[in-house]
Amino acid sequence: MTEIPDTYDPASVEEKWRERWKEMDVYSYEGTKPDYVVDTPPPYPTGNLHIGNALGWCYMDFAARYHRLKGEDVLFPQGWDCHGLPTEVKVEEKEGIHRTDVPREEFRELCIEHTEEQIDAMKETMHTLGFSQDWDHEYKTMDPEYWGETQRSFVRMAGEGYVYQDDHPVNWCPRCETAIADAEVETAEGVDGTLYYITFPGADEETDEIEIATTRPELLAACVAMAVDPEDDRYADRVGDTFEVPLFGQEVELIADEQVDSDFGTGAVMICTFGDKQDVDWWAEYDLETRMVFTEDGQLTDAAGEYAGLDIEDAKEDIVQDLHRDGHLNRSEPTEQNVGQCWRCDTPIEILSREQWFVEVRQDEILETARDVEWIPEHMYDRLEDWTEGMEWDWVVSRQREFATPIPAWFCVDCGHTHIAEEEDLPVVPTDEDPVVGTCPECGSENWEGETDVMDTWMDSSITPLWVQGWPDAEFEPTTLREQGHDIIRTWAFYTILRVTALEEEIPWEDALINGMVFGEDGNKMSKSRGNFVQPEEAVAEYSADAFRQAMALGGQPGSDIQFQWKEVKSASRFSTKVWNITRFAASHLDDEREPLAEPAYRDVDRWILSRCSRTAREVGAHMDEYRFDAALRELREFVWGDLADDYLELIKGRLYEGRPGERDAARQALFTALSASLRMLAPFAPFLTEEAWHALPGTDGSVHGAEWPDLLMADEAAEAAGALIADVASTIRGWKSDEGMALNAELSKVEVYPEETPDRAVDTYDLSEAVNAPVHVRQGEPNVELVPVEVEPDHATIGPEFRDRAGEVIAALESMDPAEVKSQKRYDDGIEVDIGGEVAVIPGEAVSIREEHRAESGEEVAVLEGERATILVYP
RNA sequence: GGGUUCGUGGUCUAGUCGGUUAUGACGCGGCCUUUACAAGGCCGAGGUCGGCGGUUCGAACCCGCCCGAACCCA
Repeated sequence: MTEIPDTYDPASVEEKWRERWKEMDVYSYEGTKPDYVVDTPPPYPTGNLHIGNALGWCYMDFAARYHRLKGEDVLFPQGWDCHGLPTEVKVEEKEGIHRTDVPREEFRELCIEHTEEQIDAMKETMHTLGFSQDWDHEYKTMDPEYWGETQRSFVRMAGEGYVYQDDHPVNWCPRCETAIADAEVETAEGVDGTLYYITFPGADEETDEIEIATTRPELLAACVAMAVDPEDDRYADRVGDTFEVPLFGQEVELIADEQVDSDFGTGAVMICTFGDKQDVDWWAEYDLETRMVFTEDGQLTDAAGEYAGLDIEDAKEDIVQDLHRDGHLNRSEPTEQNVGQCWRCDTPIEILSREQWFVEVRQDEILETARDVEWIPEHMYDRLEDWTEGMEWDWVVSRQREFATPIPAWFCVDCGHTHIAEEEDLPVVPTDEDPVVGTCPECGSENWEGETDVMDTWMDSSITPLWVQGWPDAEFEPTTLREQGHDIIRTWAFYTILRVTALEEEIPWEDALINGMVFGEDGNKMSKSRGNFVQPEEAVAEYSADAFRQAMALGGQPGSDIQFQWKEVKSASRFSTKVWNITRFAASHLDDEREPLAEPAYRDVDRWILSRCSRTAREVGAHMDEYRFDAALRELREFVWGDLADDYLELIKGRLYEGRPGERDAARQALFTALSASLRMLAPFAPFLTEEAWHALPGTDGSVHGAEWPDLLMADEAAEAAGALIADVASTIRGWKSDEGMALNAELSKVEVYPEETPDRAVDTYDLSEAVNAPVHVRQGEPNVELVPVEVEPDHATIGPEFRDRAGEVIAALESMDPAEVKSQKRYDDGIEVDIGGEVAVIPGEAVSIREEHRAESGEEVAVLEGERATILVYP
């Protein structure tokens, strides 16, 4: 009755809806108090939304769309975490400048311009994939309205005593020329290096020389002590001796500390300012001298004497040569070492001491909050706990860069007083303007120097839950969902929990859904060099966005790593075709004028599909509530493909084509109800297809994405049993006809059905009869054909607990008995006698079932089929 | 070195309050134009549930050890 295109063309359909949705504004949130708030992690604008991002956004989109269908007010904003080093580096490359070549403000403008371009590219991919963010709630951390709030959070935390300045050693990237946090240091394993054995002469005549091993001779100038393990017999009587550092001449003392690994090198090590964190600990513990030998850009300082001004690597070479020349270098050997590197540029980090701003890490407070968050999967909490408990240093939040939120502070040139901005004066750029306070409260001077340091980008991105909830004007309420990868638990999740706890004493989100990584088809991490790299757009072009989304959902349960599989995308696109064809069929039997019937004359199969449908809606909903998108979609697919398409559609064709009006209309109504419910349930996964189908289906209204999650109260157990029986018989006969080489609509003279379980009421065979094209009779009892007991099937669950350790023998004995004999004994109430090793055990009849096969008498014109739920006699 | 997760037909994957025949998809082989759909339908082959040991009447599932993989940390 209603004609719609007979093929589904995803490319044009998806393009059409992308445009229309923009106009329709279906996803914008306009209420005052949302029920479901996504704290979308703002991505760094790299310009490329990769497949790993896409997985996370799919999860968020499934959840957002599902909750909208449930009638909740959903706020799904999109932010961008703009500040940071990579952009600065990119702009320097692009413009052929160093950031100090142009005024600060100009450089910042160039960065903003570049970032906007990158954001546009990523947004494009988001639109392509059909994500339903509310673009009215877009934000960028580089906008003053946003970074002003970052400054506010800083000011408030300073007021609460979380923020302090200190001259503490920090991780330093000599290439980026900035301090970085622990979380930004990555350890490269098994890096080839050289271990040098160097002799330190005694400081005086009486003291013998000592040999140490080090991979970093360039740090000799920074050497302030030496250490051995107190248990090490080799050095037992030498602790306290003083030695002279070769080439540099300073005198250092040998101390004993159990942290020394006596198996490494000679068992004696040098302590420098600073080779690694261990040196920092010793330096603090033994109150050692400070000899900084590296500059902020990775050269040696004047403290390194004649080597001053050399790069670290060059200095190392020269020093090794000179040690050799002077006879201090005994030998060297290749070694493998772990090297801390800057996570952005892979440059080996150094540890430098320079005045920095820190935020206190209060571990107990953080973990207390973290425990109140629902982690999905649960074990992801452990990651956060491990990281938090392992924190040794506070969070260094100052960076010596430019494209970032300025630290709102000034220093009084005359007395050194530090002044932090007042909240009402934000946002503020201290390098451009003096503080509103005017004169220094300590000394009255008007001579201010603005802080040039800026904030760690995590300071911006760790207040997103506050931002999306309208902080600070609105009272803060935790957001509902944070979705992110497990690789950034130690950063994003950690910092956000720290900050929201400090600022609001609240959990940032109720649920933290953690996604796994997406691997290539070969099971390895995706990389361009491996050739297993897939862009989401490629999958969209080859199949469709809907198919890609479904593949992401089915790849595995959220939390586990998933492997990108083209075959999953392909199979999803087949399902899309299936759904389209079902819709096309339904549309051809429905029209817009159809009035819903108040009391439809439903047959059993109608009641069956409606009952199955309401059960499916309940179960799929439960999976969605638990973020089990894989299970939800799988269950839904089975219903749509198996029950609705394969069975129900086939069963009602008779009524739809040739039924009397009342019966036909009941089938139409049930078909519409089940299909429209299916489309709505599928909408979160395949938004384009379902929207197109929804509009093609007569009797629907508006957008499927503005519709409601099906809440059918049509559970009907008797109908489900009857329907299951009917579907089983229909499908068994369909299979048999196929085997026999018969046309599926071939006429049969008669079909007799003998159900295994007697139905509660008469089974309605009308549709079945149409589907198999034969008169169908449901009989009770046993069919009038030979019934041969072929196997004894003991019920382990009954016999096990009853006979305990004799169960094995009982089961073995039963299985070896003549099935006919067991069957005859089973007729009587006093059980079955089983001979087990001379003893006789009596088995209750219900603990054993007999598998029997029906066999047609030879020469008889009847086929006996065993379905799942019935024995079927077919008279051709 | 420590921690977490994982190991199920050729490939990917579901399943474990312990119970009869282990799920689905893709791939493979065969058959079939049937009025939604050949981008389909039907049928079939293919599994020591990583290995060993333990608990139990009974283990893919619980426990221990081992092997292997991934990730996080040192």
